[in-house]
Amino acid sequence: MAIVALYRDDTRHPQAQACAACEVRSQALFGVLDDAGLDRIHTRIASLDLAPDENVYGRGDAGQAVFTIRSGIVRFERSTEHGDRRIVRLAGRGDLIGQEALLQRPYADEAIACTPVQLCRLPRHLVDELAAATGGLPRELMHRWQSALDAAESWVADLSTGPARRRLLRLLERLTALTEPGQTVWMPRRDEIGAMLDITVETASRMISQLRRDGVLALAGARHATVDGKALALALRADAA
Amino acid sequence: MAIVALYRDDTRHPQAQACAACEVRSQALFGVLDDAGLDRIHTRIASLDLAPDENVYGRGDAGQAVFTIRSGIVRFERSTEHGDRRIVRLAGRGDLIGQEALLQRPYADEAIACTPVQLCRLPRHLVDELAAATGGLPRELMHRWQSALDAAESWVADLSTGPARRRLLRLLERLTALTEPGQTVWMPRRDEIGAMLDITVETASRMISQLRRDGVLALAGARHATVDGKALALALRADAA
DNA sequence: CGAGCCGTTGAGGGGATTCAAGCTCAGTGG
DNA sequence: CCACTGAGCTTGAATCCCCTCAACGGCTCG
Repeated sequence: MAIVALYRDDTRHPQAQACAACEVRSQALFGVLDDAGLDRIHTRIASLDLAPDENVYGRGDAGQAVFTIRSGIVRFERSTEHGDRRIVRLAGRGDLIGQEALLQRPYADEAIACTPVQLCRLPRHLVDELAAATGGLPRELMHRWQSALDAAESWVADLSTGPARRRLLRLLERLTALTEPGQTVWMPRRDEIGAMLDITVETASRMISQLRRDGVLALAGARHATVDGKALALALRADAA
Repeated sequence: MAIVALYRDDTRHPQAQACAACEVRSQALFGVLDDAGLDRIHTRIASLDLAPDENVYGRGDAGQAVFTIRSGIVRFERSTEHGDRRIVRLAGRGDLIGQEALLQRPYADEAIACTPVQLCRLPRHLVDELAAATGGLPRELMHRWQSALDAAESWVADLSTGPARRRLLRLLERLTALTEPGQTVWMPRRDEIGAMLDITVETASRMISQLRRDGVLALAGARHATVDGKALALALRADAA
């Protein structure tokens, strides 16, 4: 894990410039802050780069920071006492993760990079100070929480319901939604798909092979694929009947 | 649905007395308010009583209020386009539900009474005013959101993972946790169990019969049962192996 | 008392798992 | 350079768990 201090004092607030230029700022937590507000938060935000399968934090860790995802995909997983794990949610560009740290609670899940991931690390105290100073931040935080809740509930309804094929189709929908337009879709390892959908690696592999034959999916190198949106929608409709 | 105005002005703030005497106040949203704070919120909180299968609100409704559960169990469900529904979470005594209304978002799920339910209805504007006036309330709200998120994620990990028998055992764990000590456990209809665990009514029935034979469970009248905690824990341990 | 809802149980079939073998491919060391 | 190795992916065959279809009993209620 590489940690880089983004913001320094060597010129007049270049840090604010950096944040102002940040490509996810409008959708990120501090979108509500004006440029003056950005001045105050320099030198305390760190940028991290994680490789796939590196973890952002672990369940139970006493967290001191929340994170904004600048790029990449992060998974949240929980494992039972007996070693079997289950992925309960995904997060992507613009999402805020680890919010429970703001409440001085330990992190609720393992958060692990799926793809190469770029994060901004925001110390808890910084967010506390900003929340006290600015009116809009608590409301923005509540929006984040609600979004996470919605994602978790729809994970139950969409990805934990029905036969394996339908679950996989819905997963593909989500993965394409997490992808920048024009990019190839990130394709999880088969055992990751298993942990997302509660199926075995063999079933995951079989379903993917089937979708390839159906023209929904075309593998494109390791861990990537292209998805035919029309065929996907069609398959979902046919499948539900 | 019966709506009763709890608080009237005929004597000196009996409303505050009622809230002060409320049995869930310490765990409820306004536990952070002092008695003086309670004075301000009279006449605007309504008490509702719902019968089983009455719904608190519907998905997509433009909500104007949040609710505190004083007693009973509420389920949250989502249904796909094609009529099949899935229960994604339960809430019980002391829980706050419908929080998305505070963000002026439509309700994310159907919220439906499982048992007879007693609610307090808190208008959005009231919560807004209190949040502006008192320091602790936003933080308390964030705690509520985090609890809901945790419940939704563990619903994936516990109740949507593994074979039917294990899911049912874990559901029984939760149902006993939602029950006041000394009370009998609420037993959902078989089709509700199906919607919670993504199994059919027949499978649910078979599993329950099996657990009865195993001494984990004893039905006690319509929609109620007693659960042998030790046998349940034992069954869960044996089952995981 | 018949109708309908809810729960239970059985028989049969199907989808997912389990067990097993072979494949590709990247990394390693002879 | 290339066999060797192991991880990840795929496919097949057999088994099993759960679903589907069906019938029946208890219960409430019009």
